[in-house]
Parts: sequence; C-alpha cells; structure tokens
Amino acid sequence: MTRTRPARRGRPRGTSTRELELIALRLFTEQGFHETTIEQIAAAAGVSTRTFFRYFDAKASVLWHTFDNEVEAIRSALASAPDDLPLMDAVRHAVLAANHYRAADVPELRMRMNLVATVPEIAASATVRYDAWERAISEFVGRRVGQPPDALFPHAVGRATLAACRAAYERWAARADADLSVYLDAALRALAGGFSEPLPEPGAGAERTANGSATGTP
Amino acid sequence: MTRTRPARRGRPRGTSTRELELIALRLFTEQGFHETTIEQIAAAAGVSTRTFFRYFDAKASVLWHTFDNEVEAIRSALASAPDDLPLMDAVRHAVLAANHYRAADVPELRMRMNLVATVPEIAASATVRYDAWERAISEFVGRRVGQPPDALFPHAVGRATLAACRAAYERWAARADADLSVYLDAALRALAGGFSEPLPEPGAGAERTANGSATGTP
DNA sequence: GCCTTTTCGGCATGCTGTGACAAATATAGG
DNA sequence: CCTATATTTGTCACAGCATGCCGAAAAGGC
Repeated sequence: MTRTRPARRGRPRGTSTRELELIALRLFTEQGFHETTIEQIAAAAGVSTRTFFRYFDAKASVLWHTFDNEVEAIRSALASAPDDLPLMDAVRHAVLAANHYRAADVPELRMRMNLVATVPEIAASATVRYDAWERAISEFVGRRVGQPPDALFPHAVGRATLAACRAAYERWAARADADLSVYLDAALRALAGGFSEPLPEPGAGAERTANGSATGTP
Repeated sequence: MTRTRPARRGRPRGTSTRELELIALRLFTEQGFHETTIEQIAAAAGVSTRTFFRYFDAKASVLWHTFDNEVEAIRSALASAPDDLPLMDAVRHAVLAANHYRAADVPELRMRMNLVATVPEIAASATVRYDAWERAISEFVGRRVGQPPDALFPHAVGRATLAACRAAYERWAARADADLSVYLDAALRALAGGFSEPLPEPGAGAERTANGSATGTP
C-alpha cells in the first residue's frame, strides 16, 4: 500500500483505476459495452489509450476492480470460523459477512450486475474472478475435511456455493424488493438442504426495503 | 436438417464445422491457443479466414460445437422423468444419462477439457454455453415446483448442478482413474445431500478402468 | 542545475471480427 | 447447350483490441 505516501518520486499519475472504473461504468451503461471504445474512456479521463492498458489488462477488466475485496473478506471470515460450526453454516455466514454493502454503494453495485447479466462478453470475463472466489471456499473446505482444495468434494462445494450466490445476485438485481442478504441467505440455505424442499420466493411477503438497499439484517 | 439432401443448389462447401473443429483442437493442443491464428486453422482446412467466421462467430467457439448435443440430451431425459422421482434424483439421472460417451470419443473429450481448464480465454467462452445447460435444469425444476425458471430456487438449482458437474469434469480430467460417471454421480449425490458429509475421493479404492473410458456403469 | 525515478504518449504491429461485393460452382429448366 | 437461380467462397477494406518499444514529460533528491 503506497496510499500513505503521496510524495512519490516520479511523474504523477494522470488518472486512477477508480476514476477509469467510474467513467467506464457510466459509458457502458449509457451507450453499451460494444459501442464504447477504449479511446472514449481514456479521453474522458484525460489520458491516452496506451495508458488505459497500463491500468487494466483488458477492456472488461475495468469492472472487476472492486471484486477482489470481497474475496479477501470471505477469506478472513472463513479463517476465523469456529471449528464446531457446521461446514455449510460457516460458509453461509462468511458469504453474508462479506456482502454487507453500504446503501450508498448499492446503485453502483446494481449497475455492475446489470452489465454482467446483460453483456455476454462481460459475463465471460467474470470466470477468472470467480475462480478466485471459489478457491477461497475450496481451501477452507479442504482444511476442514483434510483434503487438497482441488479434490472433488472441496472443489464441488466451492463451485456450488458461488453458483447459488450468483443465482441470488441475479435474482436480487432483477427484482430489488428486499435486501441482498435475504436472497443470499435463502439460496445458501436451500443449497445446504440439498434442494430437497422448494423455496418460496423471497420478498413476496417481506417488508420492502427502500430501493433494495443491502445494509444487512437490522 | 439438410443432411438427407446432399444435392443442394449452389456452390458446395469447402469444409465443415466438424473438420474445422478437429483441426483447431489439434493445433490448439500442439502449439497453444494464442499461438494458433485463425489463418492457420483456415489454411489447414483449405479455406480463407473469412470463411472461418462464416462457420463460427469467434475463435473459441470452434470448441463448443459438440456441447449443444449434451444440452439436448439432458432436456429430453428430464422431459421423460417420472413425477414421483425426487427432484435431485431426476436431475442426477438425467445428467448421467446425457454423459455416456463411447470410449473412442474420450480422448477428444479430454483434449477439450484440458484446453478449457488451461486457457482462460476458452474458459471464459464457456459461460454462454453453460447458461443453456443450466437453463435446461432450471426449466425442469420450475415446472416441478410451479415457479418461473428464473425464480431463485430453480435458478439456484440449475447453477449449482452445473457447478457440481464442472467440479466432477475437471477432477476426472485431472486424474482419469475412473469413469466420468463415477465422478458425476459422487458430486451430484454430495450436492443433493447438502454437502453435509465429506465425500471420499472416487477412484481411490475403485478398480481402474483402462484410460479412463467413460462408458457408464457396467 | 543535474540525476534518478516513474509515468505518459506516440508509433508500429499483429490478430480478431465484420460489412460489402464480385467470383465460383452447383442445380433446375427451357 | 445455355441461361437463370441459389449458395458458398474469396478479396478487400476497416475498426477495435492488445502489446512491445522508445523517447519525452514531470516529479523529487542531491
């Protein structure tokens, strides 16, 4: 972290990953992903296209800047899970703890999710990030059951957990009539129950939370 | 299907999707995905690069020609599932029924899986195909529980089922010491059990099947 | 003022993917 | 045989993405 040292040595940066991220998010939403060129994003930030690729390795990568934080949050939540807590309960608690968003961040989160759900190329770019997410789960499960993280059981748990969460994310993004936490909790409980009994759709009888803010359970 | 009418009207095709698929699979394996240009694939098939894009819409799409068949197989297997069969049992049976490969096809299947597991760009291109696979499950689950396919529960089941199968695919491709069916069955049973009890790694005590052929349960 | 460090811009380049249009090659029919 | 029609192919042009290379710009340290 060089955050605490604003007095560096050389030429100062012309922009930041965050600024490029916001500009790209706005342009993608306004005029579409394919219709937005990197030249436009760079020009809006006041830099050249060559500089854009010094901040991100690909066009779609500009949207995944925030995602890594969530993976780290899950990792640390799992590391401090008590040993007597059942496996899938620990996973569910960790995921929920890592998905507490402040209400002010929700609109941006929704814009990002809409793009992921809408543009196939962006959805494709997600696979690499998802691997890291799944691996955080798999490594925890591997430690618990005494198997390598890439053995069948830990691997399957990691993949399936993310799968359930993605279903919750997308359903929440499409409806936005309840907290994100409610959807995540429901999907993960259904998963832990082996999908043996059908789940009633959340938000049907629940109280409506304004604009789908996801500030966690009250 | 114009398969039964070899006497069409205009200029005959210079190649076929199948031929391009095999050439691409060989070149990708021999010299890598990024190191192989579309010009090379097209030249090996005796056509121009422009023609390649008349057969496939993208470079990575050339590997997913076979995949659609599996989706259709799952669909039909689910359509004929008896109503009294428990939900996840029906899903598991359908997936297993759709994954009976002839021993002669296994090497090609393994080459493809290795590429998917190795090259990020190919893995990314899978997302669109996976959506169709998941949807086949979600629509069946939706019919069963009386919800739309994109409701939370059917959606989560579809996603999670594919996730478990992908873990089984990859673990099988990495080890190849047992039938693919064994891995799929184990992963899907663990999923249906809510991952409540850790699964012993398949193939450890099982008899070895020659070259990991996947001809189904004997 | 000069040196070092860091970032930026410009240029050239290769590959992917698409649109437009003419040429090639088959059948159908007079 | 010759013409009309249908279908596929090849060529060309072009935009965009992504990368390597190199010199220039802009800061601090001495």
